[in-house]
Amino acid sequence: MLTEERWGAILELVEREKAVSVPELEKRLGVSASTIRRDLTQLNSLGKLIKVHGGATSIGTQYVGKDLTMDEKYLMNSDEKMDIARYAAELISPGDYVYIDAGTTTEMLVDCIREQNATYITNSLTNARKLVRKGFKTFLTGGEVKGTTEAVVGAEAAEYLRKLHFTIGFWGTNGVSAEDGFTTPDQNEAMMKRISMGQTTKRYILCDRSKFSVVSPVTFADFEDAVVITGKLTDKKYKKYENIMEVTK
Amino acid sequence: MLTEERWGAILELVEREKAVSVPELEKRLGVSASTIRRDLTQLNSLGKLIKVHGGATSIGTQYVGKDLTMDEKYLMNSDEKMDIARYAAELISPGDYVYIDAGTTTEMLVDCIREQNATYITNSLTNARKLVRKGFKTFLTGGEVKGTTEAVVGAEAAEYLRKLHFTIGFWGTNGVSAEDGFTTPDQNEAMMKRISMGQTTKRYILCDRSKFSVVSPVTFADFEDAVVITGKLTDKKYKKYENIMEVTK
DNA sequence: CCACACATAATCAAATTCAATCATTTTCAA
DNA sequence: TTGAAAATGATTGAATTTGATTATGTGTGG
Repeated sequence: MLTEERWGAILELVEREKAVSVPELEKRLGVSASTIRRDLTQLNSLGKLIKVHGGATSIGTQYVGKDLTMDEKYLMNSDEKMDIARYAAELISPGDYVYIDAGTTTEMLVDCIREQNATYITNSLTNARKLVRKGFKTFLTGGEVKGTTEAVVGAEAAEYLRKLHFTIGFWGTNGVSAEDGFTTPDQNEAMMKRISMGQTTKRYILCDRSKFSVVSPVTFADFEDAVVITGKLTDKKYKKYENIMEVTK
Repeated sequence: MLTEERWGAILELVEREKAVSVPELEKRLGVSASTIRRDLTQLNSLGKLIKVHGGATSIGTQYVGKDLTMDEKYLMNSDEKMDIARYAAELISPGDYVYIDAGTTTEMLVDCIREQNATYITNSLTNARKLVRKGFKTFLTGGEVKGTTEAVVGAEAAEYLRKLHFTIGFWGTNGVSAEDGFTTPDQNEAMMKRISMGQTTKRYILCDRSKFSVVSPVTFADFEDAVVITGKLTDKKYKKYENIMEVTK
């Protein structure tokens, strides 16, 4: 496993769980504690996470100490994902019926949303909480809650979705490729994405550059089915497509 | 569990309950009193909460009074609620289909649940999160999320419930009276409670002594419709009823 | 006033975590 | 292929955290 890859995995876990211990990372990534510690030290000095005794916590999750406003967080993490999220949030108009997928990128999107006069529907517990705390009209799909991502998936959720229609929607993805479309590792999540996209008029996929030319096991949509919002494109191959929006801050 | 995580949990509890005792934190977080005391001392000096004899209070409540006496704390009923929750958790058997209502008492119940071989259904985002983090099979009702309680209510949620049947269920209440039954202030929440109780075989209402002889605007069930689990009964009037279980620790 | 239960801070031993170090393996370029 | 640089995993002693214990302090109810 490449170091970069491992760092990505660590950050993903820290973002999702808000806090992870060294032994946990050790088991999930299959490397020694020494390596994990070194990774955490480096990621900490890069400002990507906060190293604490026993493990690490995510930047946003300052349990103690002053809580950071969104802008401060933005400054700390002048991250590609955050630029994408900010841009996407502006696409929401008054009166919209907005579907928001589960995932870390869409979570950032939720943080950036300011449109009060829209209705929000999501299958993510985290996103629903954030939305309702911001005072937005929020709906959650019903069904089985999946442990790892804290999102609702499965037959009931699918049935619930089929009754709704959205004017605009935002999804995350694990891989994007012109040939295989948008892909994700989990069958159930793929189903949720596929159905919700089917019910939506304006479809946007949020993804950072690292997802390009990656193919995960399950395809949930074809490449032409949505507009891709991403940071600076590094792969020339994708320059020619019209449904890619490059956010340049 | 990381120290930071524990601090987060403590602060969340203190914020919500306004006052928590050391033994309660001990039980809910599964660490020793020594550790809790150390945590409180540190959080106190960080200015995140006020340490008082017996536990801690939230910052906001500080000006109201000097230290809370144990009586005052008992009035807040956290300890009693905890005892009730622990007792109720033992009622769940393998294979049960368990409905869990939204609310602070049922939240404590969730903290106490140990039965892995059951399926849990709730309309509370908080409870769903907790359940799924404990590794239990968890379902959430779909529908509109209400801001104040972070629970799902409304027509969709009701429709979702109607399709299900539960072997056992637990509800909170704002008032209990032999004449007016179980009552709550909110119309929508009452509807959720009423419907879910209709789909459940064994019905339990969790409530501390302060709820007796209180009547809120909306009745969601008659007094005979459920077994009441409570702490020590102070009101002699209720001694004669057979559907009241007194948990004496 | 006293006795009782409980809460507290201090102390200690055990367990866990840490940074530093070193040998081994891998990577990359000459 | 060879050698230098980087990454990894194991080891070690120091530091931190934790839970139990104990002596002391605080509040309650007779």
